[in-house]
Amino acid sequence: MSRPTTPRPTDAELAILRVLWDRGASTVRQVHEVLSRTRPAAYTTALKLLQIMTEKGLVRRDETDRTHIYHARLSEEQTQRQLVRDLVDRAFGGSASKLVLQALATRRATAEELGEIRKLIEGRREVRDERD
Amino acid sequence: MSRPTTPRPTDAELAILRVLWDRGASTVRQVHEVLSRTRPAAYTTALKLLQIMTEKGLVRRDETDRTHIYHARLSEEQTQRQLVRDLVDRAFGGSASKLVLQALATRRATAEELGEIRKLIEGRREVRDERD
DNA sequence: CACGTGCTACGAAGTTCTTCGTTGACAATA
DNA sequence: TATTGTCAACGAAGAACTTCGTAGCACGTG
Repeated sequence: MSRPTTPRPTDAELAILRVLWDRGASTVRQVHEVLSRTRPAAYTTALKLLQIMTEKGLVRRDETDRTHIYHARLSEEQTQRQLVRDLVDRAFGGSASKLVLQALATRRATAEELGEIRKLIEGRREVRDERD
Repeated sequence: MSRPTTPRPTDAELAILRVLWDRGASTVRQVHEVLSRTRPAAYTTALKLLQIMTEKGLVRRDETDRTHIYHARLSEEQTQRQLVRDLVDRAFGGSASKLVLQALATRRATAEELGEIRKLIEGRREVRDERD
């Protein structure tokens, strides 16, 4: 309850986090490099974002060298869980199962995915201890 | 593909949509009434939001009477699906099953909900035609 | 008819998000 | 050493979001 809570990452911030999760700790240049492949933007845009994210506590910064190195403070899974919980609260009245229902209704859910999900549920039957 | 696409509702907009889905078509006063129970705000705040949402196409407005009546343009399910899809894309690399996994990891997913979800999956086994 | 009430429209202010140019420090190199 | 390149830090601008005050219109009642 007293865990230092990080704000929900914005769209641009999430894009950066995805790079960090993918590549692991990275420099601004590396992040910018990856990002600009999909969405051209100035180097300083990535820099500014990373600086703000540092203030917000979304990333940690290693300033040992002149070229700083950033890494995500929360794991991909932790963040995903946070986002899902947030969406469940804001749009599904707190019902996780309703969210799952809509996830299944999405075309994105391929046949294979359905299979995966089935397995998840099965294996989950009795398991009941996750930390945040 | 050419369906007039509505923007993703913001947090405040989503709160209003939830009221409209709940109550059905409503006046500004009614929306404000419900909203202010949880989050006190001026009447004109709700009004302005509704006006903007009308411009964005998130709601429709019946101006027949002096007191306008608003209703959500997209159903709760359509919107939820859109939001889920959006989140899957932005945070889960397009994998709906990963989202479901995290949904299950949430404390919000109670034992009963797990049961419900199980049923959903079962019933879903072969079913494969949903519209948007 | 005058007045109070309820409603929409409008504008504006404060905040957050996103983007980028400029500056100054430091470093590598010619 | 002078020049060129790389980097973080700022500041600022513009867009989107959220909130609210004020104005003006319509309606009912005394």
